[in-house]
Amino acid sequence: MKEKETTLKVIAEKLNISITTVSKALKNYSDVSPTTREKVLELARELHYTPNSFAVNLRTKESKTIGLIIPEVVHHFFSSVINGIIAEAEKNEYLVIILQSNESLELEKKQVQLLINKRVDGIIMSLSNESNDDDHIREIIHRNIPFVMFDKISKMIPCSKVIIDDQKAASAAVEHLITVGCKKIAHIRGPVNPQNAIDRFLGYKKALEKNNISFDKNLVFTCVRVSFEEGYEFAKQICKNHPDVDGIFVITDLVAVGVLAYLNENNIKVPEQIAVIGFSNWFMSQVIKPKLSTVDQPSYEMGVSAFNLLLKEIRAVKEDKPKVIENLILDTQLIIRESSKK
Amino acid sequence: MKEKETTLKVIAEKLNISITTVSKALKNYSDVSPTTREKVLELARELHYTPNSFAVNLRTKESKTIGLIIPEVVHHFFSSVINGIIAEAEKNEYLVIILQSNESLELEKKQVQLLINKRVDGIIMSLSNESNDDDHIREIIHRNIPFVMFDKISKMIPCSKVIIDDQKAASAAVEHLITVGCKKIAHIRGPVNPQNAIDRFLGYKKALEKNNISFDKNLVFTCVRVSFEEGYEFAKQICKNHPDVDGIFVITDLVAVGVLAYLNENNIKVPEQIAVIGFSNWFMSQVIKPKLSTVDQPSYEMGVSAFNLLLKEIRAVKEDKPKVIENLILDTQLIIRESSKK
DNA sequence: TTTGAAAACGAAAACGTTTTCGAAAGTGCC
DNA sequence: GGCACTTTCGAAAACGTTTTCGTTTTCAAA
Repeated sequence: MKEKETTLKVIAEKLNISITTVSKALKNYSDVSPTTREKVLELARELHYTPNSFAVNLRTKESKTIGLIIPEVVHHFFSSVINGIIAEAEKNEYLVIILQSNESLELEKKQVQLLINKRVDGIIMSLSNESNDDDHIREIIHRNIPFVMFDKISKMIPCSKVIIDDQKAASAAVEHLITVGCKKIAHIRGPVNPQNAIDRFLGYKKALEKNNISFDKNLVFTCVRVSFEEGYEFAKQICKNHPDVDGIFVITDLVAVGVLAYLNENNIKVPEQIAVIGFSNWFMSQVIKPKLSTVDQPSYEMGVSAFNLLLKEIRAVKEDKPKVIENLILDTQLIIRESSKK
Repeated sequence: MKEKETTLKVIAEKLNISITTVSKALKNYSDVSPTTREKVLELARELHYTPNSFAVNLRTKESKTIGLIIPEVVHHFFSSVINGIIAEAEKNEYLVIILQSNESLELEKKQVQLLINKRVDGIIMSLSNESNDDDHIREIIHRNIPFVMFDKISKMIPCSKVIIDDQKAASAAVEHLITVGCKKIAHIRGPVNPQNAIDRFLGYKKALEKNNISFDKNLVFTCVRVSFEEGYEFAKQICKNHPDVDGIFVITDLVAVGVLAYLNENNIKVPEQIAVIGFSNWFMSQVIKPKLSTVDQPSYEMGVSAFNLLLKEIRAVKEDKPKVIENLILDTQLIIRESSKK
């Protein structure tokens, strides 16, 4: 009792008209009489006709689908960005295919290839920690596929980007620590590769210089996995080896929470003995004790903007117009809570 | 200088052979001579040929893409499930389109329609709090589209499901509270609709009955948004109106963290005065003070299993075999931490 | 009735692939 | 040289849609 799929052909045959006319009627072409249009629309409704998107894709050469590659889904920041992207995409009738690079360059390459083969209309991406300026990214550009990077970007790639001013935001965070009286500030930084880890580090350094605090490279600790455990561990090292540290600027809230956990367990008073400030404004940071000071990153808006930039490019490419490269720098906000109020 | 796309036709013309032979050579058909096959493969590599997936989709009637609808992306449990699904999908060369219903029935309906029109090969779904046994779900079944539900399911829909035994797990959690000496146990439950909120409530009730503790409906508090704030608020109500409550079983960790926040702020000792147990084993629950007891839900595995069930169905449908409905019940684990050790 | 323009329709090509089936060419054997 | 295979190839249909462009029909004005 296999039901036959409703196609234009089926409708055409039932009404004894041509496929062409059926198609036109459904797409509101002007050269079909009101009478036939009505008949077509009614029968289409009755038979639950939906255009075969495979055929439409082939014919129009677009799939109304974009690809998104991010390092990690289970992450407050990234899942918020995803949220923004798919919400905005849906508004514009686009669907989103999500891939997770797991911070692996190899996987990332495979996934870019997958998306290219899939012929998505565009790609949004945040780089894995391992990758930087690589061939797979260049191929996207070379193929003239609309492409937007956000957050973890490569400065070398000529494409639209949505970022924050990491250096400035980090500087502000560290200056805040200085303002509340910190004299010796440690920095738990992100991995070596990612641009934003570099920039936050540079911001840290700049704030010290500006306030005539000498930079000590022994006070910089580099995360590899960017985890709670690393925060805990580095906090321990700091307390053991640098008892005079009175402030810590941490690459991201999750790690900062690890720092707080160690300090709490060892009865080191925050912020009295050591002030702590994180980055990203993770939901959890206002829930723990003491509430964590941090830098708010507009993650949802980042997703929205990234999609809109991509949409612009998609439209430009479609009309064979030259590609416009836009760099969007979103505002961040210093959020001062208990962990840095002296 | 628009480059021409490499198609079978282009390769065929350059080699002066037919499209058919090119296609066969690339797909390892046996009726093409080693010599021509080599020539084809080489040229294909040289021209970076990749099959046009739009055409392949149309021809083969499948897209190697599945759809996933979940209530919320920014949520530890769901993002872990997503993680499992896309990882397993990628292994099997499937891509995943993700949509977020935002707990809205209306959006959910639209999205199901979107996926059906997109002609995805299958759909995985977790229901929004508003929906239950509705037409849009039935249409998926009716159209014979491979379909798997997980976590928030509807018992009425005949399809494969991946769940945990919420009732049993909840019972175990509450019995644990009883074991450590709680005599009057409150329950902060989830919304009215979702099956798992119902089941956890039933588990709570059953544990009380089994231990001859009378059920008091005034000790049950119903979340609407399932938020941190609600936990905080209900904890306040419990302390004000039911000072003799000595244990709380909470629908999920996020809400339980809200409960702990209120109790901490008001110097109510956990677990000495009130023991608390949550659900889901959110990462954060082992980081706060006191560490939260909870029920571990194998979220990643849920994603993996859901995809594999779906794959089974996809294959069955493709071979016109009868659909097998499978119900997978994954194991949970009681995790006892500080918040319930008396 | 003829004419001309406007309205309504349809044939056909195109998108790029897969697959069936028949034809051609090659091989070995008597 | 004829026969029976096997190997290798290609024509063509099919998937379902969109769109161009030419044809037919209608109908008012002359």
